[in-house]
Amino acid sequence: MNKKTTIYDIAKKLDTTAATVSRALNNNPKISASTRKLVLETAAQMNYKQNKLALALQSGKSGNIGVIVPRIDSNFFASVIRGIEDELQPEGYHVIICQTHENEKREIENINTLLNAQVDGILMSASNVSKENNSIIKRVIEKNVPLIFFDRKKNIDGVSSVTINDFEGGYLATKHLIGEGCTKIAHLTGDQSLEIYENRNNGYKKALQDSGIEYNEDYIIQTKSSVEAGRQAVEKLLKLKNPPNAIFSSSDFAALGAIQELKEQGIRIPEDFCVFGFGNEPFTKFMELSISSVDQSPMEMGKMAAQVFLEQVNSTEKFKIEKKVVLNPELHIRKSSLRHAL
Amino acid sequence: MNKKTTIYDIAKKLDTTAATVSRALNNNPKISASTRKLVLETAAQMNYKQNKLALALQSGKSGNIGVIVPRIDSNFFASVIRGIEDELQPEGYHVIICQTHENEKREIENINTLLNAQVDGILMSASNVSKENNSIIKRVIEKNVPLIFFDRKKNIDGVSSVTINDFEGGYLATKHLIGEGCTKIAHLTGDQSLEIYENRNNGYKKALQDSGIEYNEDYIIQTKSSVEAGRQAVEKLLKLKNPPNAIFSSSDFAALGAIQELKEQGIRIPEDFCVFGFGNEPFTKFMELSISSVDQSPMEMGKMAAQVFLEQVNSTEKFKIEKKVVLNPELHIRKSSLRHAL
DNA sequence: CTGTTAGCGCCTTCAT
DNA sequence: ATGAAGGCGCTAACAG
Repeated sequence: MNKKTTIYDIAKKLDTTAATVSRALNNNPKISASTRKLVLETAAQMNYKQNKLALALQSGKSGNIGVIVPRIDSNFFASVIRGIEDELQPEGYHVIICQTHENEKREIENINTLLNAQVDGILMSASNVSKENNSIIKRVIEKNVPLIFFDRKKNIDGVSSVTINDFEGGYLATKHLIGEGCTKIAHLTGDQSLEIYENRNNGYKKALQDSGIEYNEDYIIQTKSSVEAGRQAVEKLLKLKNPPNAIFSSSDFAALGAIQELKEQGIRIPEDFCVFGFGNEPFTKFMELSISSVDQSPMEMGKMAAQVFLEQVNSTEKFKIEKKVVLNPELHIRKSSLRHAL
Repeated sequence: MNKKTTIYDIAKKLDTTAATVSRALNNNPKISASTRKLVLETAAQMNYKQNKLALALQSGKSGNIGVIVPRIDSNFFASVIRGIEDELQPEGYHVIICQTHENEKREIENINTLLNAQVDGILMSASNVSKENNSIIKRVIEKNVPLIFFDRKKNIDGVSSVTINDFEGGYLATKHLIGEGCTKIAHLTGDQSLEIYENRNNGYKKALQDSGIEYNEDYIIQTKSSVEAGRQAVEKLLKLKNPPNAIFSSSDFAALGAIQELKEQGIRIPEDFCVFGFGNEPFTKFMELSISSVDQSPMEMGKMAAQVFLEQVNSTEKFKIEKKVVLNPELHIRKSSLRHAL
């Protein structure tokens, strides 16, 4: 097993010193063109490759950035990560992914191991927002490691974030339903400790209010983001003395479940009942009865998060940059909510 | 910005030496219980965290493994990566992801930067199989970096791989179609330089042969894995003087496109025409007309690949281990191909 | 321009 | 059981 060739090896061969070789390799101006050429040639010939680890230790920058997500096998997070990787790879960064599986302990562990691995930055979608792990967040900030939240953020001073305007998404979707003539609109929401669901919920409320529709507590159902949960929510809703005639769901999966259940109950969509989802999962547009949904442009989100990181790390400013990017959601209106022609 | 505390800092504070601290921290037996306790305590108190970079440089192991995929925002690859990360994270490894976007140059670049970053292993799904980058593969092998292919492998001596039995998948799907009474079965295949498509194609052929059905060259259409490509394929097929009455598609997306086109042409599924896909993408089971598909158990594949890597890296054997794991595909039979009750 | 020296933080002989 | 020294591979500071 032939050992790696180092700059010392090539220095020895050229009867010079490692410093000179290093300079030649790094386009340092303080070196003659001739020796540079010589070094470059023999380096190539000896098949020299820089050991990034040594560079990392010496410079304190590993060239790695950590990305923490609840899970990677979801279209949304995978797309965000794609955006991040596409943007950071050309800049010479490697992307390390960590999954929390919505487990706060894992989240803390992940941050710790990333810090110990000397990552140059952390981009994360927080699994939850309990106070507890704010101490770990503090550690990140103290170590001066750029931290950027995406999608699920925590409100912390000095920490940048890239999110979509969930409020606006909820507002527009609900407004659309109202425009289609829906008068009794239910809302499937998620974990209220997460801002994103709270904001979508608030957008929904505001839309009702702006249209003079009374807010009905019974129409708000908290569900998991799953098909089954959507079905169960509809079961509950249809049992009300005054059942709704539309649903704005914070999850595409729940929206799908809702549609399945509605159909089984013989309710026609969109004639009798409209459904609007959130997330624009691929399947929403593939369905025969395609599902209207709010697009979150996840890839854009990833790219933006990466750019914010790059700005931050390349900044020469003494003070910290805090940047809050808010992307606009986009309505994809499809059959499940479309009564009138567009 | 408070600098990190090192073992020297804590050595100084305890009026001892870094070596002792190191020993205490690493459960080295050659140290007294008392000093160990003392070191551990003050380490905790000074909030010491090991710098993995230094360890990596000195040990030659970075604790990172690289995963190379065509793209991450596909359910299949995302699921494989999930499996890998779930398996490797408990072992203390970090997973670096690289996308090639099916670009061979990117693939080579990725391998090179991963090697320079001193990854402890590379798991990859090859974007293609041209001879050209076998030299880079050779470099990986020479450097003794464990290399494991998954899904899209190259046949190289001494290199392990985890794949599914694509031949069997193609065979079973086709057999099923025949069992449903389909007599003229077309096949949508992919890039023939990739073994996976070749194998699925061969399984298809064998199934026909075993059932005494003649192979018809006109029924083989090479398509990209996209909805649009599937539609176009159907257009072509229906123009034949003797059009088929079933399709086995190597791609779920092409299968979906095929179904859309067939429906538009007024052809009833599954009564007049059966369709079978490959990949078991989430949407296949969500459709109202659910699509039959071959499941590749991607998460299992990722877990297996990770395990093979661990075996390899933990092995004390002098000789290289070459392990070829082949997972069994599983048929998910749904409406698009189900005429008889199960 | 080039060589010398030193250090990034850690571990591991080799002495003691 | 502990200390001293050296090295992983590289770059930066300081001399010449």
